Amino acid sequence: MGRPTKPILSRGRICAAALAIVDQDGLAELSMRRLARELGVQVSSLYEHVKTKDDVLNEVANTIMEDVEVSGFETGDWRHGVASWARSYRAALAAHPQIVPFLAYGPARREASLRRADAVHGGLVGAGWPPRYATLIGASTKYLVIGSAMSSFAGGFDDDVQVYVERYPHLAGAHRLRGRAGVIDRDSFELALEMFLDGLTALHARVAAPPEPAGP
Amino acid sequence: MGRPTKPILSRGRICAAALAIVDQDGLAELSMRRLARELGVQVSSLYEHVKTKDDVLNEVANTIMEDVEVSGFETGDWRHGVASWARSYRAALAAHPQIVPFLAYGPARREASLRRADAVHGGLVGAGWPPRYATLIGASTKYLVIGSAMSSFAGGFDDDVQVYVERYPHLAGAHRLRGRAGVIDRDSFELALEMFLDGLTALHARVAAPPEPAGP
DNA sequence: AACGGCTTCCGAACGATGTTCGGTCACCCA
DNA sequence: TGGGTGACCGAACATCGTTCGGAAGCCGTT
Repeated sequence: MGRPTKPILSRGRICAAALAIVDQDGLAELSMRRLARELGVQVSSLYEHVKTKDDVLNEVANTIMEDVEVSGFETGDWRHGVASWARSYRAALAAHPQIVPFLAYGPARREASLRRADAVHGGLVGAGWPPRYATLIGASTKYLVIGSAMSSFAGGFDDDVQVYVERYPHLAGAHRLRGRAGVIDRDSFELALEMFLDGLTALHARVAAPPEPAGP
Repeated sequence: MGRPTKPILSRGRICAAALAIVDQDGLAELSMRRLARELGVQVSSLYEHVKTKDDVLNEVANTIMEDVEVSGFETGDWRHGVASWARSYRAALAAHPQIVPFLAYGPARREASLRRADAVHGGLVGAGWPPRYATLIGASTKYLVIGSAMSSFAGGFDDDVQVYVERYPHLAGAHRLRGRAGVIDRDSFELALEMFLDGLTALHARVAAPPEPAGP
């Protein structure tokens, strides 16, 4: 068949199609052959634009991370900065829950993530947190977000809930909330974040450096 | 070759070997063929004792979860109960970091996890927490543990750190702590847990039911 | 205007994976 | 003593990610 008059593929189109498949049918359903079929093309053609399957997934991951906001450190105090970072981080993952298991493999290595980690660290230090605390707070917040995205209630319980309800009395009430799993997810995350920040606020008063004086 | 005089395989031996492989060489290195080779046996023989590869991994996961302790609710107040649960949960995962990505796929569905979720929920309600808060606190704590286990297992930063150090000034100090990554992980988790519990303690005073009166 | 090289897609193949199926033979109970 | 069940083997299947040689449209050069 040879070269087509107008290019069919591009790195962007491939990654977009990959994300669509993952969003719709899950990470396990993404294969290079499926991807090619979806794009009306043969498998080997993909490798002209993309190095490996992992390459595709990494690009998709980076794209998703672009939506994470760290600008809150400029428009408010450190608490507002952390909170808005955490919420937009979680929102970005929640928008594509199926890819989270892949994301979690090495988020720190990703370019976009690193840029944000730097901003967070800087924002915290600027607010008087000792550098070591800044590191810990950044990591802790990430734990919350990743943990929330990974073990979200929504994926936890599936259809055959009845079995458990009978066997574990204390959980019966909790299970009745199924279907509203998304709400529990959000509320749990919010509770964890607020309690964490409450605790940090008290700690900040004890360990933070005094604000920089105005002039020399 | 036919039937051997003494059985070579058993479900237990297979799962133990699987865990050994995963611990030593990672989740990606676990294949049925490798597993068979390690046990001095042919691949198809495994399927006499085990339904699928996922079956093996699930059994391994359950085994690991057995080490999680929820007895803290009987030996102390709710705060002690949550803290000791969270710590033993994290310790169990940290003992086998390579399997965490698999674990995180559906921990709530697992038998052992459910039994513990029930105990935690009961312990919290018994301490006066409204049932809904008990659910949220259980989920939040799990977020912390899973998130901590996930993003620490990933190794976060790897060898070619130099690149990032130059590019992201605020992270330079944080990177110098590499090699002590394990310490940062533990400290971050402890900080998050303590701050979270501090926040909850204040909340408990506002929303908890009064303790049950002694007699009628 | 003809040609040569680069780009882009195709077809077939490779090795590895999870799983299945029919065969073989030792053990144990009748 | 014989037959059935249990435990291992060998070969095969479909699927996966990836590679490689070939075909053919496009563009710049001569």
